[in-house]
Amino acid sequence: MKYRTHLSSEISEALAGREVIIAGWIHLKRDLGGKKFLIIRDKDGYIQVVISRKEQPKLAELFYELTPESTVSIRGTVKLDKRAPNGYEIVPAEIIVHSRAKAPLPLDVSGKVPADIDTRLRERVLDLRRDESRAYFKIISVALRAIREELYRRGFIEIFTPKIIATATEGGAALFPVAYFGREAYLAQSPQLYKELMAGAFERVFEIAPAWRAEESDTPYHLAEFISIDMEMAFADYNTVMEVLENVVYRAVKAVKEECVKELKILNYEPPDIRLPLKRFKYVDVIKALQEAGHNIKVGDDIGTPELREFCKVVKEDLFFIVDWPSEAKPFYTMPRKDNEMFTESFDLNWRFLELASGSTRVHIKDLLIKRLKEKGLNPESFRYFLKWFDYGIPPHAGWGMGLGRFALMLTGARNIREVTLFPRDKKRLKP
RNA sequence: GCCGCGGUAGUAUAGCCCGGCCUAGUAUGCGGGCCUGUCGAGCCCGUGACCCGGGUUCAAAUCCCGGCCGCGGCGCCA
Repeated sequence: MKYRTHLSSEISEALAGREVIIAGWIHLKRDLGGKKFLIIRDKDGYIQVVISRKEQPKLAELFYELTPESTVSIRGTVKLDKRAPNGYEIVPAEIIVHSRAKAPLPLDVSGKVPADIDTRLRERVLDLRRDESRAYFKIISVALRAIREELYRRGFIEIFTPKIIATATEGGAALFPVAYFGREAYLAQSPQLYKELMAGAFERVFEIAPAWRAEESDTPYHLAEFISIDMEMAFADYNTVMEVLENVVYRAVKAVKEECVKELKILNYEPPDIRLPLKRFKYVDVIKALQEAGHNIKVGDDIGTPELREFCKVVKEDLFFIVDWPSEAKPFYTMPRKDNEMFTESFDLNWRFLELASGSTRVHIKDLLIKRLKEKGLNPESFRYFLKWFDYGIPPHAGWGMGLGRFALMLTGARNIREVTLFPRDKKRLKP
C-alpha cells in the first residue's frame, strides 16, 4: 500500500465515492460504541475517519489498539455526510500503523490541557505538533522567503561567512570557545567583519545564519544561539540601508498577512499594520522625552528596557527607528557623524521595547578604524587580518543585522523567543 | 548576577495565608464498562502526585533554613 494518495487539504466533496489513502497522526479518538471516530492530522489539517462496529468489526477491534500520536496510513472511501466536519469523512477499508505511540503522552498535543513552556520545550517534538507551534514556524518560513525575495529583488546575493573564527570579531560580547585542532577558536558572535569585507567584493550581500553569544542574559528575548539576518551594502549610508530594512519588514509582514490567514487565526493575532516610512526619532530627542517623563537618564547612556517601554507609550508608536546614537553606545566600526563625532550614523529598529535590528554606516577608512578601536579599548593588532583589506579599496558601506526570533515575536504575537525557536539554547538549556 | 513569584499524579491546577477535618480535591490523560453521529462527546468504575535536605511541632503539602529547578522583571549584551 502506498503511504498516501491525498493530503487532508486535497480531500473535498468532489472526491465522494473515490478511494483514497490518507496518512498522518492519530489526533483524537472518540468511541461511541457502535460508531468510532478517528481524527487524523497531517501537515495541512485534519480529517475524520468513521468506523462502524457492525459493518467493520475488524477495524472496530483495531481501534482499541490505536494510541494518540501514532502514525498511520488509512485506505478508505470518501463519503459525504452532513454530520461530518466539512461535510465529508473517510470510511476505512484498511488501517496500517507505521509507528505506535506510547501512552500516556508526556504532553497533550490535542490542546485540551495547556502545558508550561518549560514542559513543552522538554517535550518539544510533541509540542511542535500542536497547532500553535506549527503556526509559528509556518509564519517564520513565509517571512523568511519574503525577506529573501526583497533582498534579491534589490540586487543582493546570499552568502555564508565562517562560523568558527580565530578571534573576537568586535569585542564586547562573550564568545563560546571551540577546540580547533589543538588551537583556540570561537563560535562567531556575528558575521560583522566578514560581511563588511564581502561588501567590498560583491557590493550587496546578505546572510541568514546562526550567531552565538556566551552572555549571562536570562530574558524572554535573548538566546545563546540565534538566527541573525545580516546585510551589508556598498556605496550606501545608514539612510539607504534603513530604507532597505523597512521595506524588508514591510514585505515580510505583508506576506504573512496574506499567506498565513489560517495561522494568524490559530494564534488569534494580527501583526501591526506598517506605513512607510517608519518614524525616525533622534537619540537625543528620545533622551529628552524620557527626561521630561521623569527618567533619570542623560545623553550618552544606553536606553534600557523600562525606558523603551515608556518611550513607545509616550510617542504612541509600535515600530520605529532611533537614530544617531552616541559613539560610546555603538561598536568601533560605526561611522561618526561628520557634524559631531560624539554621535554616529547609526540606528536601532524597535518594536515597542524590543530591539529588532540595529545598523549603521560603517567606517571604511583604515586610520579611523584604528582610532575607533583604541577608543573602545581594543587592540588593533588583533584585528590585523581585518584591517589589512582596508588598504585595498573597501568602499563606503552600511548595513544592519536583525534577530529573526525577535522579528518573529512581532509577526506572531509570541511572548517568549523560545516559542519561535525550534530547540532554544539558553543559559540553562542545552537539551533537547 | 540581582529582585519578585513559584515547584502538588503524564499534563494543568485546588489546598498553603489561618499546621490536625488530606485516606490530598478537580480537569485532562491512562485502564475498564455502557453507548450507532461524535466534533472539548457523554455517563459509571478504577489509576496515578506533595522538588531535595535539614529544622520547629504531639502533628508539616501547609511554618522556618539551605539547595536545586522554573517563570517574570531587570542587568549583562551589535
